[in-house]
Amino acid sequence: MRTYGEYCSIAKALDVVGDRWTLLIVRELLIRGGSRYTDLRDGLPGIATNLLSDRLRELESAGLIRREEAPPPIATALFHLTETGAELAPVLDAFYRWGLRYMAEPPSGDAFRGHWFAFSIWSLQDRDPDGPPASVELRAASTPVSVDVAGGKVSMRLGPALAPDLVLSGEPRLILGMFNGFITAAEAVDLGLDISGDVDVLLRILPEVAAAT
Amino acid sequence: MRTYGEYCSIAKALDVVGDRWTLLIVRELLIRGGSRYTDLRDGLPGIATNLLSDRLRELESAGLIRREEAPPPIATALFHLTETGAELAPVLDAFYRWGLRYMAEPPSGDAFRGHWFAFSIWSLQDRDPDGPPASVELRAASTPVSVDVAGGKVSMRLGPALAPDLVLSGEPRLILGMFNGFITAAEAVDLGLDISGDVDVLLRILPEVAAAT
DNA sequence: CGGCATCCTCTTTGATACTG
DNA sequence: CAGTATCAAAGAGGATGCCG
Repeated sequence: MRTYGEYCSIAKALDVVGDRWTLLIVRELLIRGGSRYTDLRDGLPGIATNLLSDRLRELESAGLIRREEAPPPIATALFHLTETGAELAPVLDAFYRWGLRYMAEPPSGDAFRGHWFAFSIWSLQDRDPDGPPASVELRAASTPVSVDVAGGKVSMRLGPALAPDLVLSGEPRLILGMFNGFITAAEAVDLGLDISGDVDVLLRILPEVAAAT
Repeated sequence: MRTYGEYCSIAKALDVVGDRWTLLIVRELLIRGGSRYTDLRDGLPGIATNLLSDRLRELESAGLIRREEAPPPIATALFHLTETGAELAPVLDAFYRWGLRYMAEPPSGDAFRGHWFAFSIWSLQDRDPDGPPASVELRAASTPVSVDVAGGKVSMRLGPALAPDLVLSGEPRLILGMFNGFITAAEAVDLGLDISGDVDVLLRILPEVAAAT
């Protein structure tokens, strides 16, 4: 990206991460942690492969990511965020919150990946910190993700849960709407969300407005 | 901007404001409030005039700004942020904080405008809320800005102060460095900042680390 | 298969000139 | 003042080829 040539902190930030795709690459690395090239490509549907490699090189020379040649068992290099790169989290979080307003209408032909639930999940809290650990599986995309609830915290991992106490399956917007307090769990079920297992685990992590019966 | 086609809040936000110059236009409107076309052009050195008019039209149709034909005394239309547009403030603030790391090196040929101090000023606080109102003028660009300190709050206006208690003049990076606690007031003076007037007003608003003697 | 590099086309940007 | 018109240059997108 051509520099704006302005002595302004915002313009300087945009000089570094204002290019198309750049912040979405950071999103992927924040959610996934160390990632292979093909993981990134899969998490960025629509990116041209040459652009991905261009951006990775630019991000590396800007000091936002680090390329690590993995030891022999793994045949491939992993891309990691540096400290500087990871400090973009508040920027992505602000975008996430502002962009929620555009998530209401059902996606028409939009791509979806289960791990994109991450920012929603990071804003949840376990309202029963002394309760037993619990596990939830979300099935809204071809690849499920699992949510761990324990000790007041809610976290996310890629892939299916081993022994989920609760499984949610249905449209992404229903799960998202519930997690963000736009619709209640009951409304989500009416609209087609399938909930099977221990519903209390769900009520434990939903914002109060969405947990209302 | 071509849509990313992803059902992800961050991607949706970037669909709307990810284009080059767009967020800087929002910056100008956040700082200045209602602005004329030429005010915007002056606050965005380097923008091509056709791009500014393109972006303004796009932002209007996206519902982020409103064009108001001003009543007869003013001969021209004013551009305002809508509620949706103003809610981008946390995004700009996050960029502002992240971008500060690139403000340390002295600008080489970068343009500067006094009102770009706004985000720094908004993060200051008046540490003597019961003290008398005070006024500071900053002269670091061709057009000065004035800072009002009163009742625990620090605010900024465009243009010179009427009867400043204190005047700071010198390089933008010295004022910025002080306001952000990277250098002390004493160090800023050593490095060439000129302080004239009531220094106590300065110590009242600087972060504690920068106010150390 | 992972990780690019190349080639080509199309769109966006930037610089400048011009107009109501 | 507040834009529109024009045109060259840069960047994005898509297809394909290469190499360990």
